[in-house]
Amino acid sequence: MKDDMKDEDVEHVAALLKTMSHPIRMRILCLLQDKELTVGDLRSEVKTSNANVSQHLTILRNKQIIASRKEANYIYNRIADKRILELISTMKNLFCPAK
Amino acid sequence: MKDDMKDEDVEHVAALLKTMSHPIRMRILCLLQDKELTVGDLRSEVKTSNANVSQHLTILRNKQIIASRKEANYIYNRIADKRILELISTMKNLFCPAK
DNA sequence: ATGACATTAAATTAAATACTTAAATGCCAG
DNA sequence: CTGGCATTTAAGTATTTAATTTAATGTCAT
Repeated sequence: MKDDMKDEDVEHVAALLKTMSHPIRMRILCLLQDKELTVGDLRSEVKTSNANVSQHLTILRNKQIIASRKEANYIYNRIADKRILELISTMKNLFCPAK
Repeated sequence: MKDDMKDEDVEHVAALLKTMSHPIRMRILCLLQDKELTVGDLRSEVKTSNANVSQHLTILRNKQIIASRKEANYIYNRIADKRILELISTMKNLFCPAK
């Protein structure tokens, strides 16, 4: 019996994946892998509006996937959970072999 | 520069996560980790209708996440991609520590 | 062929998501 | 305190997704 994941865990993991499963959010998370970035920084890497980037960051922040730090009139965003870094790293290894 | 994931890869991974991000589909994948199961088998583990389980299996099959084998009047489903197994395993380790 | 069971398909309804635009907030410099 | 920049919020619309119900398909056993 290897399937020992509780209903609660299944729900939690599914919700996490759902939050990560949007291309823009996925891209944002990749960009945040090794540094802090502002909305403006991200905006220049992701083809959409500032408002839209901000909305996606809010979604990620609400799920505790990222955290933010305010400095002057910039807000720096970073990945808040090391497990997310591991997960992204694993997915890169599995699905982006020829990098 | 560590962010070397191409747009195409981001799209692909996001789509994969999206497909896996439904609680019922996540549960199904966990149940299929080490064995083949039919719609009926799965139905008894997941609280929903046969038709609904079948629909979720179709979604997973269309994305090549699972494959099916017909024998008599049963259809046995299994995980088609070893990378999915690795991914599930990683997520279990990361997010279900107290198992 | 007929009946029973497993699975799929179609259609409907309800609900959640995403993006755009425009207005609002917060902060600093001068 | 006023103007400008960075960011967030709100409103509105369009799209996607999910579940239920019901009908259809296919296969085996008799």
